[in-house]
Amino acid sequence: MTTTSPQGRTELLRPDGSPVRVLVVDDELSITELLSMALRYEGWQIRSAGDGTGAIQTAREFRPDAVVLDMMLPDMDGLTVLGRLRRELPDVPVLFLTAKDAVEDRIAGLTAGGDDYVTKPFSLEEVVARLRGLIRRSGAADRRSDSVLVVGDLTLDEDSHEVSRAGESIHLTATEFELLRFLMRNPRRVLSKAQILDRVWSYDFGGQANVVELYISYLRRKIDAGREPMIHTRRGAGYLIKPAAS
Amino acid sequence: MTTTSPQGRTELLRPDGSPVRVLVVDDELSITELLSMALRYEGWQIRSAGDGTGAIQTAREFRPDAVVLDMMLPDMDGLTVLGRLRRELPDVPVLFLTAKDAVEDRIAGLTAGGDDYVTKPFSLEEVVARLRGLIRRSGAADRRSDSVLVVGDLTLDEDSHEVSRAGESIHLTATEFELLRFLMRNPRRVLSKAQILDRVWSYDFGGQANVVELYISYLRRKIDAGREPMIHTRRGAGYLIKPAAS
DNA sequence: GAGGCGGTGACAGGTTCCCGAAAGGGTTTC
DNA sequence: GAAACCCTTTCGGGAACCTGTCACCGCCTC
Repeated sequence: MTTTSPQGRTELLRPDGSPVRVLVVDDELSITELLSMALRYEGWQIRSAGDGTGAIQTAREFRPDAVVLDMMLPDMDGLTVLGRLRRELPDVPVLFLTAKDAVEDRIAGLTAGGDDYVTKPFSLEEVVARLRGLIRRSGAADRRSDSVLVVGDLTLDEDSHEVSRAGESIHLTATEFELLRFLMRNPRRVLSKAQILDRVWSYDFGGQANVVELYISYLRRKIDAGREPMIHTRRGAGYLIKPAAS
Repeated sequence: MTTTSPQGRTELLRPDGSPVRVLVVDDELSITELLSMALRYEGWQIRSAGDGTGAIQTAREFRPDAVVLDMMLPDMDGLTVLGRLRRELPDVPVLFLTAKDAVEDRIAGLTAGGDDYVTKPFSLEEVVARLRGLIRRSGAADRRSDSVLVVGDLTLDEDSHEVSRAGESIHLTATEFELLRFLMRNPRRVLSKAQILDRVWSYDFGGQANVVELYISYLRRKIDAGREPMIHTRRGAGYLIKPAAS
C-alpha cells in the first residue's frame, strides 16, 4: 500500500496500513541520530541500538521490518549479531554499514540472501533508497508500491537505474542519478542547496556548495537539452523539478 | 484543522483543536522577544529559553510541536542541545538559527531529517513561513492545511514558490515573493509600511522606507499589469490586497 | 497652490548562478 | 603494472540577476 505522506510523497506502508518499522544499530551516536532523523522523515517508525546486545533485545520486542546494522560494534562481531538476528527474525532484510576499506571478503556473500550494504561515509538518499528496495522486495510492504518515479515525460526506475525522457533513454552517472532521484521524489517543491547537499552527498562531505550547481548543470544538459526545461532555478531559494507543460 | 483567527487569517491548529506550541531558544533577549511576539501573533502558544539547559527543561514539560533553536548558546553546543531534545521529543521539527557566516559544516546534515534553518539576520515572514512548513510536514497540525494561498484569481504556492494569476504563471524574485506572501496572508487588510518593513525585511534593515513603495511597484507591474488591480494604496495608511471583482 | 506622500526610471553594487578547464582519484583494460 | 578512461571536485571568470538608493515627477490633501 502506498499513501501520500505529509511531505506529499508516496511512502511505504505495511499491508495493514501501519508504518514500516526499522531498527538502526550503530555505536556512533551521531550516525544513529542522523539515520533516525532521515528515516523518520520517510514516515517510518525507528528504534536504535548502540551495540549487538541491545540490537538483539530491541529486535525481539520491536519486530522491525528491516534492520540497518553497522558491522563494527563494540561488543560483538557483526556476523554474530547477524546470526542472532536471523534466529529472532528469519526473514527480515538487513542493510549493512561497513567502512570503505573494510575487507571485502568480510562482507562477501552478505548480499547473497537478499540483503544489501553501503559503505561509510554514505549519503542519506542512498541509504533510504536501498532500504526502500529491501523492504519492498521482502514483502513487508505492499507490492503495489513500485519503483518507478514519474514526473511529466521523465521517468526514473529505482530498481534498474534507468532514466528516460519522452521514451528516450538517458545515461546518468551515480551522483547525477541520486540528485535526480531526490528532485523527482520531491516534485514541484523548491529544494535548497543545503537540503540537496545534506541528502545527496555523504554526511562528511566538506566541499563547496557549488558542486550542486555543477551537477544541476550536468543534469540539465542530459535531461533538458533542446527540450522544454523541467529543472528550474529559484534564485536565492534553490531548485525544483516539474513537468514541462506547466 | 484550519480555522479563522481573530486576525482573519487561517492558522494551523493541532488535530484536537488546541493551538500549536512552539519553543524558542536564543540567548539574546531581543531575539526571543521579537520571535515570541511574531509567533504569538500567528495564534501559536510560545515559551522561550535562553540556554540549552533551560531549553531541555522547558521542552520536557511544555511538549512543543516545533522548536526554534539558535546554534550559538552560552552553556552548550547547538548539536548537544539538539541531541538531548531528540531524546525528549524524537519527532519534533527544529528550525535552526545560524549566523550568516557560520561555516556551512556546522549545519551540514541538519536539514536531512526534514529540519530547516535560517541565517541571521532573518525576516519574520521567513521564520514564520519555514516554521509553518515544518509543522505542516511533521503532521502535528491537520493535513488539510495546505501550502497554497488564494486571493481571487491569484494563487501563491509556498512549497514550489509558484505564483499565478488567472492561470498565468508569474515569476517573482525572492523579496517580491515574501512581500506578496505577506499581503496574501492578510487579504483585505491595510498593512502599513512599518508593518511590511518589520515583517518582510530583516530585523536589522536600516534603509529607507521607500523600498516598500518600490517593491509594491514591482509587484503591480507583474501582478496587476493590464488587469483589474488587486493591490491598492490607502494613502497615509498603507497597502492592501483583495480580489479584483470587489 | 504648497507641502507631503507615493510611483517609478535609472543606476550602482553586490550576490548568485552557470559552466569551461583542469586536477585528483579510482577503476578498468591490456 | 602502466596506460587509458571515467567520475568527481575545485577554481575562477563572466554573465545574469537582484536589491536598494537617489532623484524626479505627479497626485492628493488641506
